[in-house]
Amino acid sequence: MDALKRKISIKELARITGTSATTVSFVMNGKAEEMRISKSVADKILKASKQHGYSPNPLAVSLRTGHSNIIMVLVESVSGNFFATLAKVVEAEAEQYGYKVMYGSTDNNLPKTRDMMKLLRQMNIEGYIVTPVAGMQEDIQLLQAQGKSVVMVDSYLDKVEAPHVLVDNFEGVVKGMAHLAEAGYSNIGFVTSDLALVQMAEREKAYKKGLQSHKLPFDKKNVLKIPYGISREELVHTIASYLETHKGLDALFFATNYLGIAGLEAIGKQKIKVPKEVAMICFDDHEAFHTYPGGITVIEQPIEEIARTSVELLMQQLGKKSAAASGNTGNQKLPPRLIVRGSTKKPVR
Amino acid sequence: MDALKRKISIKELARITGTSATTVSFVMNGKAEEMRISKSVADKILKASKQHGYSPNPLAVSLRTGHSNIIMVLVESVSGNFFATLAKVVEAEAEQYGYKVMYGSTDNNLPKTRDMMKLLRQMNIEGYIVTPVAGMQEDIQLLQAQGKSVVMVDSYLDKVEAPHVLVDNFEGVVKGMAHLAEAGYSNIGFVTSDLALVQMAEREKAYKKGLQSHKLPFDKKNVLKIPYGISREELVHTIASYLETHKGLDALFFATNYLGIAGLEAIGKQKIKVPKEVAMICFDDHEAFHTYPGGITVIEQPIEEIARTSVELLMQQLGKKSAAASGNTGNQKLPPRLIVRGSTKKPVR
DNA sequence: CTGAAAGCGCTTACAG
DNA sequence: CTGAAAGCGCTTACAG
Repeated sequence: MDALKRKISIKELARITGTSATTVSFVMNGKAEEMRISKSVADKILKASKQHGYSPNPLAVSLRTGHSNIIMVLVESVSGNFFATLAKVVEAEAEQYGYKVMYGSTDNNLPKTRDMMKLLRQMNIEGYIVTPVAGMQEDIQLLQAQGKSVVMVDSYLDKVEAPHVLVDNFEGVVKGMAHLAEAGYSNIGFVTSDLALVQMAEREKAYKKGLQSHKLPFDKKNVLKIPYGISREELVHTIASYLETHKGLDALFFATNYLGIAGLEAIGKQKIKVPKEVAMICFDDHEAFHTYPGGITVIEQPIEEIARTSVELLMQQLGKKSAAASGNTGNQKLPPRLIVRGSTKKPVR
Repeated sequence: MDALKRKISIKELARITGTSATTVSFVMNGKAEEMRISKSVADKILKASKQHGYSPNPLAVSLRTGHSNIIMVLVESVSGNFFATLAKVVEAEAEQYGYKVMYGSTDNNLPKTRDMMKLLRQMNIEGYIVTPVAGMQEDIQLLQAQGKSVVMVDSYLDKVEAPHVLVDNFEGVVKGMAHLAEAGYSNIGFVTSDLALVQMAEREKAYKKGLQSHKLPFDKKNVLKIPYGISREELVHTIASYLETHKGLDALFFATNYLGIAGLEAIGKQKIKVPKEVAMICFDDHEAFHTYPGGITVIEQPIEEIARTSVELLMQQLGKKSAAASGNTGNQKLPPRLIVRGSTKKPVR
């Protein structure tokens, strides 16, 4: 413990062992054999490095080599289940390649994101897993121009030439709609956000497609498009008013989980019974959806697989893994999973 | 955009402007006046730096100065509301002092944490906000021995001499118990974890104290202590069995939110009605607790204030803020708040 | 008012 | 088999 207290440099260790910085560096980097360092010298150095708690200063290494062995996960928000699961798996996977993981959040705030990325860019962080937000194109391109590897998850930007991996949003909603239709629901409302992201557009398109497939009429009035970024209260209130004025609906499809959660609150406020008075299904799972009595039916994203795949794609770019070995060479659309719970079980009468 | 593509060094900028690295450095660091650089030279450099997108390489700065202007939030888990809220506020506060924030998770995994901290230690990260886990004493002390500032949140380690800020756990449970007793509940079970953390011990102590204060008998059998780290299924199953064998209880106190959530699932499984058959209260709020029909009564932690205070304490240590200015000089116990929802409202008959 | 030089801690040709 | 030297991009006494 005591020996560890002072951070010791390569020079000092060289002096201590009666060798040179060069030799120490070779040994510490496992190049002893390659460089034909005698076993006795190598052992001496290794032992001394243990004893004095020496390890190379990553700052200096990075400055010198241009590498950091760090990848960055940059998400819209570090709250929520998506990030939590993503982070956990990315970390585990990256570790196998000898990479550390750091996190940052963009909070859909462009100036702040820019600021952060400027910092990161120069920290020699080699790879990025990003949930892109509109307006980030340039920033990502800048990263790439500087030789950094980027993979987009959850969404993607058309103008950015980086592989993306996300759930098949269209298929997810189609599956959900089929489930509702088969369960006998015919008046299905759709609650979504006005955020201009591909996945949201896909989900809405699939909603219409779903209605059409099951010969149900589309009525624009049944789509509630909520402004992004409004407060929680406003959100709940907006949904509650919608419920109030759309009593004819027998099922609700929420396009993403934060909307579904607010929806549940609104439903509670209006004293509406699920599924007796209205059925409900939501894109993205959440804890609240399986604690709710009877459970809420959801379309689950394969987050683990998204994480695994994105690390794989990143490592390919970094040359740590051949495309052949993994079979993944580009964009990935992963299948969603329908989890049926009580909220879409039409009560028998 | 184009100009930004190549990262340019101080040397190059000096050449471009016909000055020296020294002068550029002074200007870039706002020391132009202090160093009596002529206005014309300073302007020329500033303009050129804009044009070429120059900013000092933080790696090199850090290596040279030993500073990074980065603080690190190291939490047990990046999932969950506690982290999400903490992170957001810490970021906002730290920004005011010119600090960036990075995140890491320990996942209650000591070797992994050690590994990560070793990396961080040498990245010249100046301050740490940590949710400590047992066994981290040495690591934190090591950090401090190297001159890093540390603040513990959510919990603390007795042997570590760093300020900590957390909710008053004892008071929180006492408040909750009083609420239950006043609402007429007399047979109160307590579900907690076997994790050896101060806050857990406090909560359990307060449970006993609460019973005593209200002249309710303490029965060891009513305390369910769940092994930390068991799977979700086991968790739900364990609670379900407990419910099965403790039908006499009229109220349940969950010591932390992940237990409460599992509890809700178990309750659903057993088809028990809340609050009709059993009342429920939980330490720590969670989304699932206000979406549950009627809502679940909770003891809420003042997370924002915890975040704000911890940054303040950290900045004091870093000499960025005087203790006098903030009035906080050491450990802080912040008051919890009781939020009464439907789960503890005894149905009138 | 401005610049040359040392040094932060490393790695890597190069030389022997 | 091993070491001296250059250089990554900065900052900061020191000198003039």
